[in-house]
Amino acid sequence: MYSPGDFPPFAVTVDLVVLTVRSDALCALLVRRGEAPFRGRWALPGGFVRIAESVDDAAARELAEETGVSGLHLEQLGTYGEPRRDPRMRVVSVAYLALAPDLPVPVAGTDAAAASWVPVSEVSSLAFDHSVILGDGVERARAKLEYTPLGTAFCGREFTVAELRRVYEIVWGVSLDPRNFHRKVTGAEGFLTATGQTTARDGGRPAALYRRGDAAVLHPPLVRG
Amino acid sequence: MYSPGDFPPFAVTVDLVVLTVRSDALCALLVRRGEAPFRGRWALPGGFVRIAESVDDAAARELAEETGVSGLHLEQLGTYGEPRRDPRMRVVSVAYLALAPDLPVPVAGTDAAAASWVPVSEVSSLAFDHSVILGDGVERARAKLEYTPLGTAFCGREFTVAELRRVYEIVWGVSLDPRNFHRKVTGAEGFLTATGQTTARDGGRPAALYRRGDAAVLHPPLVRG
DNA sequence: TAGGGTTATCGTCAGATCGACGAGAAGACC
DNA sequence: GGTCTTCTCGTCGATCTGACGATAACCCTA
Repeated sequence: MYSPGDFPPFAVTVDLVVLTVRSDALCALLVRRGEAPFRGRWALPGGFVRIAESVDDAAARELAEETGVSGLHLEQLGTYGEPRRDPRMRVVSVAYLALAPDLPVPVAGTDAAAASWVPVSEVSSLAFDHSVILGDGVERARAKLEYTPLGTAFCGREFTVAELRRVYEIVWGVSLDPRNFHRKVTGAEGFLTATGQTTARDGGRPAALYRRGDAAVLHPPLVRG
Repeated sequence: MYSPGDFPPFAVTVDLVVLTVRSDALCALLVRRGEAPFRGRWALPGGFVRIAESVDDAAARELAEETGVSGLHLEQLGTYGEPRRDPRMRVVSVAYLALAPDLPVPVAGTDAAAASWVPVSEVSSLAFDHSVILGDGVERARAKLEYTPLGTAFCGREFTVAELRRVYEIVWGVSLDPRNFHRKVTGAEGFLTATGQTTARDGGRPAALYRRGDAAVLHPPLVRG
């Protein structure tokens, strides 16, 4: 037993939940399928893992192919392996979560008909079990904002406290007190590093610019609601 | 493209990190391998996913086969898919974490030479990448105790606050103040439900018996150290 | 039966933290 | 200059935390 050729053959794919915040909404990167099954339906970007690459590398490769950007935060979300999730064959898919700043319009991938950012509140019935995966990804992202500094992944390299607060408000769907948010965010060890610069925004007083700090977890965590 | 027969074939397995607390140590369920490669080395229990079962079902099946117990808490830990992690063929393994009460000595599995509980502090160099997986599992378990009521999964159906505290102390490797622990644990909404009964233990005052509550997350969370 | 040992449970108290909100700072615009 | 906007710093009471005293309820021994 337990020798090559003596095991059930599976196809292994990666699926990507790529989230960003743009125009006051949490958006996911979706592609429109050009092939059967689910032809014409929205789906998560993804593809087969190659025989000589690691699963993590496959996710990074697909992400770069779909967004044209590399170096984004990318973490494993979970693995989905129901027997009938793909009607053609037995596929096990490893899902990844990526948080991106407001990127330019995604490049139309090589094999995907069209790619675009869709507000997650308007997404309905994706191909395969991708609706479930997307839901899990959004939930994970919401939880991550509480106890990690990953909200900064939605912002550019330099950002203001108000921009970061806007990210939290949109992802969590709540409104936060600007003064308390400012106090907690600047008080959490290693969350932000000041650049010394300020923005000249229209309207009010210029805001200080920050970069992401080097902390991996937040002490104390930010709380929702 | 994208048709059966036109994709790289993978073997898909599940690996189990089964943890328990016994004799003042956090222990993992390990099996000694009876076949090459890594013959004679300790490894995590696990096995191939069958072609007609879901990955989650495969994990539950293997867990029942190895421990003789079903109904334990079982959650996906992560997927490990480096190309060379198995020297014979391309294997992608989905790891699961299970938290168990102090079970009787595990049954020697059908295909594993021997199975036993090993304190995680004494584990060294498991087969394949199982040391990494075990480390991830222990870290996940430690984090889960903070914000979920899953510490109760290490206890029996009814338990005292002191028994639960002992679990936390052993898993986290710290010592906790009994009075503050009691206050926080009984104060957290839905963590514990009193049975009204008490134990007749040797020594001190009898302790109240509790069962696991119905909360999924802890408010407020318990903090380490 | 009294006293000591042990463990469980409740209280107290100072310091830290949180949410709600006032107030000043620093710009744009009229 | 006056007014608007947004950013940033402070204040205050309620709440929570950790350290630790005190009491309760058992067992054991003399």
